Amino acid sequence: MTINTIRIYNTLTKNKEEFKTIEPNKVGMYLCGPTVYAEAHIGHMVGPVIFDTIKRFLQYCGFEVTWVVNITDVDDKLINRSREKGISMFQLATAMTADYLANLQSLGVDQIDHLPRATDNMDEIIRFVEELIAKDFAYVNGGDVFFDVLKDNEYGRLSNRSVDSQQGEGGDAASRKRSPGDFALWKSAKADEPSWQSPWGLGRPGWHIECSAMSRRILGKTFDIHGGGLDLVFPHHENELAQSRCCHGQPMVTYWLHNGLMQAAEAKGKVGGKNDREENASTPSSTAPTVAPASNGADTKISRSKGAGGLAQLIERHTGERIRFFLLRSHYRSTTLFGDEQLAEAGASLEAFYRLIQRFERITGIHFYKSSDKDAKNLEINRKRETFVAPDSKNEAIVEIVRLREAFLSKMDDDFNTGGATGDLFEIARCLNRFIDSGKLEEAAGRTPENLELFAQGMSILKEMGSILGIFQKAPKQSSSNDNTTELLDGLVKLLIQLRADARTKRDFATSDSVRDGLLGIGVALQDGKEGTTWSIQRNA
RNA sequence: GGCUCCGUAGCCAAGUGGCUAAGGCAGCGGAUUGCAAAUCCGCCAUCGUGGGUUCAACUCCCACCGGAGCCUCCA
Repeated sequence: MTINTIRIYNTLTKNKEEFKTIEPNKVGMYLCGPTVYAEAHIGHMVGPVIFDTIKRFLQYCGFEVTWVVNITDVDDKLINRSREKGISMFQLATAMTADYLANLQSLGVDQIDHLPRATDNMDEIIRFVEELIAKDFAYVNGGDVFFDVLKDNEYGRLSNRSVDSQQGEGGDAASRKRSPGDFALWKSAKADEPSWQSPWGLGRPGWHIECSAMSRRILGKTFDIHGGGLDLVFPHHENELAQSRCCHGQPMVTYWLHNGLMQAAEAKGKVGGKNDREENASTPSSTAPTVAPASNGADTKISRSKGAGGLAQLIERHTGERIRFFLLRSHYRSTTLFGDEQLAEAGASLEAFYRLIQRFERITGIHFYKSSDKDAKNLEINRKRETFVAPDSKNEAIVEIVRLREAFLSKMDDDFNTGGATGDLFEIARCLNRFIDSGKLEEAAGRTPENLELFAQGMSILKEMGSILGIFQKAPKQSSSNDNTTELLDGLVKLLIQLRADARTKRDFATSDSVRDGLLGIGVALQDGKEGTTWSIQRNA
């Protein structure tokens, strides 16, 4: 047995590197979270989903992981947006943070350990700026503090650009800078802007400093993994890196990870991109947004214009798990086209797993998902990579599943190749269906204790792999309504199934088919099996 | 203009200097079924174009074509 090596693509070196932690078996990772000035769109979910998966995988491999996602709750956009809406910046931030967190929950992102807000860390931020001034990497001009990029001879390495090519941010701040590439660490407050007291007067932090300050507070001066969207490489991460390295005289991060950006399938062009205005102007109503904008009139302004708005609606139409699976189907570093069609396709493929799981529960009586019933038998899984014991079986399907498990894991080892790994998941499912069919487990005669045991072992591996990807954790919702109506629905459908069965015994296929077709027409699919008929809701859009 | 990345079947998508180029969706043929659905079996790709390097390239290099991103609002 060889010890697996995890390899990670590092933006800083532009290479895949062997993963080595700073402290043995401990991993600190930081993901740049949202500026909470508008509702989240699907693009905001890429980083959280891949980092959530990375954390699950690293834990599975035996690491102890601390994951931090920051919430930027003070910034120009927040100030402007809250004025438009006539509410306080705090109110806006609170509402949008709640939206963000609800979306994360729907997508099964539940591994975050710390969610620090910029406004809760003012002392730490101010201290950080003071340190940079004391070390002469920053200078004060009026009430503003700027970072002096010329003092940092490594500036530009992450994004591969030279200091003298910097345009610099425009506006009235430009005149107070020493060189155009300098960026604000602290901005003096204009009248009636939210502000905090500082050694330089009333003001607020610049965009990049909060991440340096908060990551240091929670993860230390140097930590293992830092991530965000590809669009954050410059200027955000370049500046963050400069601040922290200059302040501490040691590297900020070992591995820099950047995810690719989402692209709306129909309204081509980056979601929430800076080209929104010009593209909207040049392409009138012909490019309908892929995703309907928020229907709530008051909130319409908040949602982004191009297929980006209404993640909540997207989740309602497609389920969070489907969106998560869609995101994991391709490599996190690639640009991904998304739209209802793409999500529906991901959903269609996911259905096969749900059907297999239903089959399993029906045949074995074991709950695949955790059951609330205390006396129920739940499917147990192996939770740590090194504790896996391959079933001692000559059975072809089981041998193959064990091989596929290895294939799955080695894809994850290679820069978290979730897209490749999902392929193995499908193959595992096929092996299991084949096992059911060839062993005739749909009939009582095939349900020998050995067969049931092997079946459970195979399913356990499927669940184990699913838990790494953060899928198949909960039973998919059959209906969005509450449990009462779900029970009622189940009763009604079963009644119809019984009527149809009676008709079939009488070989009255006209009646039986009309029951089945009628149900299908309203989204209820019937499946005839050896031991009666089952039903499921067609989730496809 | 500077700096990146990408181009694999109808569509989505992994991957590799040489062995059958994963997997999914759709489609087609078969098994199964009263008929379906589901499931299983089978079929469905010379890897953008043109050069070069090499015993050997889809994989490396160059050019071109096409697409995407960054160059101080972006996840």
